[in-house]
Amino acid sequence: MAPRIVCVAGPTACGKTTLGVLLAKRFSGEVVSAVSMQIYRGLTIGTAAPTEEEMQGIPHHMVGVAEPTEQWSAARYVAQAAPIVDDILSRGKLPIVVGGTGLWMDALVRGTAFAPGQAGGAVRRHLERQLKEAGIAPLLERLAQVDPQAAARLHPADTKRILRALEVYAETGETITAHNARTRRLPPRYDATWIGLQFAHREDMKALIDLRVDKMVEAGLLQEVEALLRQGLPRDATALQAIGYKEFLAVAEGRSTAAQAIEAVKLHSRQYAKRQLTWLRRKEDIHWIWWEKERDFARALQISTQILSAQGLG
RNA sequence: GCCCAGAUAGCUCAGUUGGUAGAGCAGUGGACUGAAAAUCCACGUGUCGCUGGUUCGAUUCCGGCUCUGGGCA
Repeated sequence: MAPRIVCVAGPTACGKTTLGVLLAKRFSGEVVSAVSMQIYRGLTIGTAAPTEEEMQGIPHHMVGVAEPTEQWSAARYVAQAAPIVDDILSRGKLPIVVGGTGLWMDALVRGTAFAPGQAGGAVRRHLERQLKEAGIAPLLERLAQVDPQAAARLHPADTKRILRALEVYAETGETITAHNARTRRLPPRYDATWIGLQFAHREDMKALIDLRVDKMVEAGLLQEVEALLRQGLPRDATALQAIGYKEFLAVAEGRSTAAQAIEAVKLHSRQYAKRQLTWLRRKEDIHWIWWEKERDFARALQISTQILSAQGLG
């Protein structure tokens, strides 16, 4: 029987951090963040990383654990986070995975064994060079020969995944289709109870996102970006793909005004939230808590306590 | 007051040598197994400003009106 854990998921600005802490207090738990951009040190304001005050003394893991110059991945995250979850369990505490990065959460819960190969690796760089020189057609043709299912499944414009599929085959001799099928059959590493937070009306979510972005700017998002640049963070660092940072990088470099950046951050945030929802909606075992206009954490705590108690937790 | 240019999808605009119209963005839905706050896919009916006229037929041509820019007084 896989160990029991809790996952708190939902789109950006829906209150995951707050509920996570409330649950940790109620169920004697510790929080494990599953937010791809919160792992980088120095990305605090723009990623809404939990502050000391918000943590309320509850231990938080996987926040600010990497240098912003590093390039992390779902695989690397699982490798580091899973032992932490196990350690929390071994101490008799409840791991509460709080996150907005669907792939990372799923990978942690399932204990996904990713196939070798990575961005920046020799094989990938080689493939990227071929793509640049000859286009996607010959690469897609090659994939069709070794892994026709993947070739059929992937859209020709989805170069990132086509390269990855070829990379996996080159690295392991196993196709990504076979690898995925095999790993999907493995039992999940943890038995997770999923709680999802979501606004009943999209416009309420938008309003809250807008408000939060304004607060981030007031809190010094631009200064945070400038500090990162002073540290010598390269422009192509993964950390600078983060929403809020890429837009204010343009401000720091004089390519855009603050007003333009603010609008862009708001836009990109709600588009991101939509993608997060798309990821989560296909989960049939998620318990949704719906916000009406305002976020009512007392009610959310009550509902989730019922759910978790019914599962034999607490 | 006069002159000029506009008025078409939520926004910015294209277009129809007269046969009721289409891009980008936004939006919505979806995908996702080592960059995932990334990447990729699908979805386009709107009194073509209002009102007369010409015409078999007007969003398109002509007149008037309204509004918005700009210019001249």
